[in-house]
Parts: sequence; C-alpha cells; structure tokens
Amino acid sequence: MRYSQLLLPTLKETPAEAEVVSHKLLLRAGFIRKITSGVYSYLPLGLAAVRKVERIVREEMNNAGAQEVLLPMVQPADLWIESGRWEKYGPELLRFKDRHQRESCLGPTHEEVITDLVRREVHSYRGLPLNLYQIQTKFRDEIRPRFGLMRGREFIMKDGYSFDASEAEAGKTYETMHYAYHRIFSRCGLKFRAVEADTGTIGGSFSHEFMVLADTGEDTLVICRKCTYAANMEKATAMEPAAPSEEVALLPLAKKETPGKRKVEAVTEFLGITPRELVKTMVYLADGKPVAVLVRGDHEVQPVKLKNLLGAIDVELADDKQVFDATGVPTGYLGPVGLTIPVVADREVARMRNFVVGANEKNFHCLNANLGRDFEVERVADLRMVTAEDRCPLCGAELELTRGIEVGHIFKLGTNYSEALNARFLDNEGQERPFIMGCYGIGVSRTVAAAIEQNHDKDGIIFPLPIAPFQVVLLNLSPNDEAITAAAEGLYTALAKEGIEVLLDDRDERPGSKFKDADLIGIPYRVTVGKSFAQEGLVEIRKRATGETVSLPLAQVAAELGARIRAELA
RNA sequence: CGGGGCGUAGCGCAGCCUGGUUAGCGCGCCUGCCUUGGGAGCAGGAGGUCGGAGGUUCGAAUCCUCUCGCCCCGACCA
Repeated sequence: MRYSQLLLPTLKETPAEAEVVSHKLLLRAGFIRKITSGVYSYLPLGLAAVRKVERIVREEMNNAGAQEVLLPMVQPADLWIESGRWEKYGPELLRFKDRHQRESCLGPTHEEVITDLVRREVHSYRGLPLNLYQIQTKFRDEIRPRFGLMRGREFIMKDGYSFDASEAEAGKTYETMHYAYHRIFSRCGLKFRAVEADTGTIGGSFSHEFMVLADTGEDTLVICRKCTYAANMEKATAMEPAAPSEEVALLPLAKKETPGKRKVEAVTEFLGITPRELVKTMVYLADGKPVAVLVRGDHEVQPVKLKNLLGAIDVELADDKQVFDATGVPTGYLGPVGLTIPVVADREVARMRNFVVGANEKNFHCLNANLGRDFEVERVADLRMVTAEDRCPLCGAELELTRGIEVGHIFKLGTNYSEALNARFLDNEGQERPFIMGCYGIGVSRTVAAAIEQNHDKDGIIFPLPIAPFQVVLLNLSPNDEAITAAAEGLYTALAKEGIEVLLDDRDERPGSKFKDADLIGIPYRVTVGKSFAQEGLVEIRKRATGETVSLPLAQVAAELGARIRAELA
C-alpha cells in the first residue's frame, strides 16, 4: 500500500475528548473517528488491526472445532420474553418497534438466537457436540460509554456457543475453549492472565475472564505470587481466617458517646483503636429490601458476593435516607445489636472478639460487642473484597492486586437457556434432555485497544507484530531523488515478494514528518531509504519496539526482514 | 439518573463576564518559492448558519428561555 493513496489522517494534537492512551493514540494515528457517543468508524488502519485479531480468532476457533455462523443483529422481543431476559436485561438492551409495531431489540449477545436455531435444527445426540461462533458488531446501550474502543456502545465481538449432551462433554468443551483462548491471546502478542470470575447477567455456573494486564485497566485482578490462583475482585477470596480464639475473655458490652464520629477513621481515632477492632454495618437494598452487612472496619463489602449469597437480582447500597427509613438510625451510628432488619456477616467478623459497633443511636457506639452474645446474624459468609494484605486461598502465599482489561470471557451456562427456551435433544437412550451449553466471548475491537494500552510509548503505538496493520513501513525520504526513489520502489516490490505486508511512505513530505508518523502508527519495522543509501548504498532497518537499528546493503534487506518476520510469527 | 463542564474553521483554543466595525490565534489545508535524516522557513490564499430554536435590544458569538449534542465525576464503603 502506498501512503499517498491511503486514508490515514494523523493528528499532531490530541482531540480533547480522549482520556486514556489507547483512545488518544487511535484518534491521533488515524485509526478511528467517533460518529456519536460510544460509536466509532474504523478507518483503513483501524480496520486492518481489527482484521488481524479476527483472523487469529478464526484460525484458533476453527482449529478447536468450532464453526462460524453469522446471526442477526436485529432480534424479535419474543425470544427475549421467552428466555425471561426482556424483563431482566435492563436499559442496556436497546429496544425499538418496527413499522408493524413489533417489539425488537439490537442484539447485545446472542444466546436466545443461537438456542432458537439449534432447537429447531438439532434433535439428536448424534448432532452433538456443536460449537458455533460468529464475529459481529454488538450493541449495548452503556450508561456511560468511555475510553474509545475500550467501552463503546457498539463494538466488534466474537461470541461462541457450545451445545453438549452431558456435563462431562460440556466440561471438555470448556477446557478446549480455555486452551483456544490462551492460544489466541498469546498469538496476539499480549501479556494476559485468565482469572476466575463471577457469571453476572449471562448466568451460568463457572467462568473465566481473560485479562490483558495494563495499569489503565478498569478491573482489578487478584493474582497469587506463588501458585496459579488468579481471580477478579468479584470472585476472589482470601485464605480462610483462623478459628476464633476461645481464650480471649468476653468483656461487658458498653455504650460510649462518640459525638459526631461517623466514619470509621474518625471513630477509631477518637477511641484510640485500629479499624481492625471495629465492625461496620452497611445497609444494602437487595431487590428493594434492606439487609445489613457486617464487615471489619478496614474491609469493604463486595456487592456481587452479597448478591449471590442472598440470591438477589440486584443489590445496591442504601443511601442515608433509605438507611434511616429502614432502621430509624442515622448513618454512621448503625450497629447489629438490636437491629430489626436482617443481618449477615463477613466470615472475618465471626472470629472477632470485643469489637466496636454503632449503638443505633446518634453520637453513640458500643464497645466490646460479640457475635452470639449480643446479637445474632442470619448468615456468615465471605462477603468482602480481598486486599493486598490477604493470603492466597490455595497456597497461603502473598497475593498481588493488579489491573487488567477484560478481553475474553468464557462461561459454563449449563441448561439455563436450553430450559428456558425448551431446547432439547434425544439422548442415546431415547430420553429427552436439555442441551448443556457454554458461551465464549472475545471483545475484538477492545483487544486492539488493550494491545495499545499495553504497548505504547511517548511517540505512539508499538504494535505486536501479529496484529499490526502493516509489518513494515518503508520510508522514501527523497521522493524527488531518482536514485533513492528507484531503490525504494524496488525494495517495495521485493518486500511484497517476500510476502511482507508493507506500507510505502511515498509522500512528498519532509523526513521528520515521516519518522513521526511511522512511530505514531506503530508499525513494527521501519525501513529507511535516504541519504545513507545515496552515499553508501545502505538501507536502515529499525525495530519500533526497541529502537535497535541496523544498516544493510539494499539487496539484503528483503531477505533479512522476511527471515525476521517469519521467525517472530512462528 | 444526579453533579460539573463544554459546543466559535478539519483539530486545539481565545473572544462572552462588561452587547457595538469586516469574529481572531496556533496547527492542518491550497498556491508559489525554498528546504529534505526527527512534525522547517517566507509570501499569498481558501475555509465560519459562533450547535439549534425562540426571546430581549436600535444592535446578540456575547444577555434570557427552551432544546440538541459531547465530555468529565458520581451512582460502592457511612
């Protein structure tokens, strides 16, 4: 491709709308342009990067035995009503009516459609296992789209769905997909981790997220420094707390005035204790009903764990007014002793003795509260966020908290959808059984953004070779010089013959601009034909990632690059 | 949905508070000269319904009302 013919509008200045580095660079490098909030057009280079990721995804999915299909983006409400998600899915589901006033929606995901297809076409175990995937534009009407391709409303996704005859088969399929995902992200040249995850609104029993490691990631991962344990914050647990020490004598409960001290920090400072000796009482509304949650003063409630414990569809923290309405106590002085709403406790609280709690009275706290003596709770469970001080639940080693970008998510769905949509097959004994399903997503456009978050410097993008829009950018520094131009053109042809994807910068621009643009768009190898060719017959090869440079005679350049690129992609 | 901010040339911004020639600046773009290994220089030029509608006024980018769009923060720890 010739730069002079390419739509590649690079920007010197960063558009004001961009916050994170991948968004800034995608705009500056002329890869994408915004059309409206959370919706982008892909320009040639942006699309080229997307296609690279897609190609790797296709190869690995096909290798893993999956088949590609293409499902509709516009879906009838009927199917969603049948699965129950027309009610459950919230405002993220963009709904509209067609000209016949039929309710429809834009597909944010395709469990309903695929299950409908399979229930119509597959009726026997002989047709199983079946693993279908597609690469398609999805639409989710996010509350707040942001960060460019990282959290758009419209985005390109690979979604796959598997159908198996038994749990054991489904488990194998899950493992196959897990492995395929490892291959995909490895081949994309990304540093990533697979972590245990909560299943969220998709539902199901078991899931892993594939996270690209980057400080700017929106998610926090918990990784063991020693063993293989890795989980996201919603799922991560700490090593079980030690059993309560019976030797600590229970002291008498005592009320103490704590005027104006509401926050943990203020209360503990006032009483001269640490947050580890206090239990805070948080009120949540679980599907609208108040429930109090007890956690140690230095811990935080993990709402997803609470939601799962209660079996609620939605939990949210109550605001001050809701707390007062439910308990008659102003926030800051709440405690479990004498509280009338249901109370659950984090398991850490269960081993504490003689701790401080709110007195359920303005400006008062209680000292020496004890679970079992002064109050009871309905459930004790792991309900808190893991912290960097916690230990690995598997091996007891130190945990590390790090940031990541979710680029893939795989789920064991079980029979959630096949039951809801009555999708059944006959097994080898003539028994009618629901399909055991799994679903497997990859954010293709987000993977491109994540790759940039992970691989960039002050000058621009540094693409991993496998997903770079071009492998080589060839700079003709003097398009008006016959000898140099002839050399560059010849090299362009030679590189193409080597099977190398090359962008020839044949623009009548000054060298500085060409260097700057080459750095910005992040092409892995830069080849320069200029002054040193005119003087010594040498052409420079520079690796974008390392800046390492070699000068070679013109005739050797194509072979050298071909060898390097083949070696890197092998 | 709550709070804040912004819409002026393709991009980044000034002007608005305190209304008044022809609405500016930098970058980019076009023409010419010049220059050619890290976003040069000189000269000339094109490009604006000042987001939209209504209002106040002799007069509105500027003041008022409504509206549309975009961005940021929050919606999770008392």
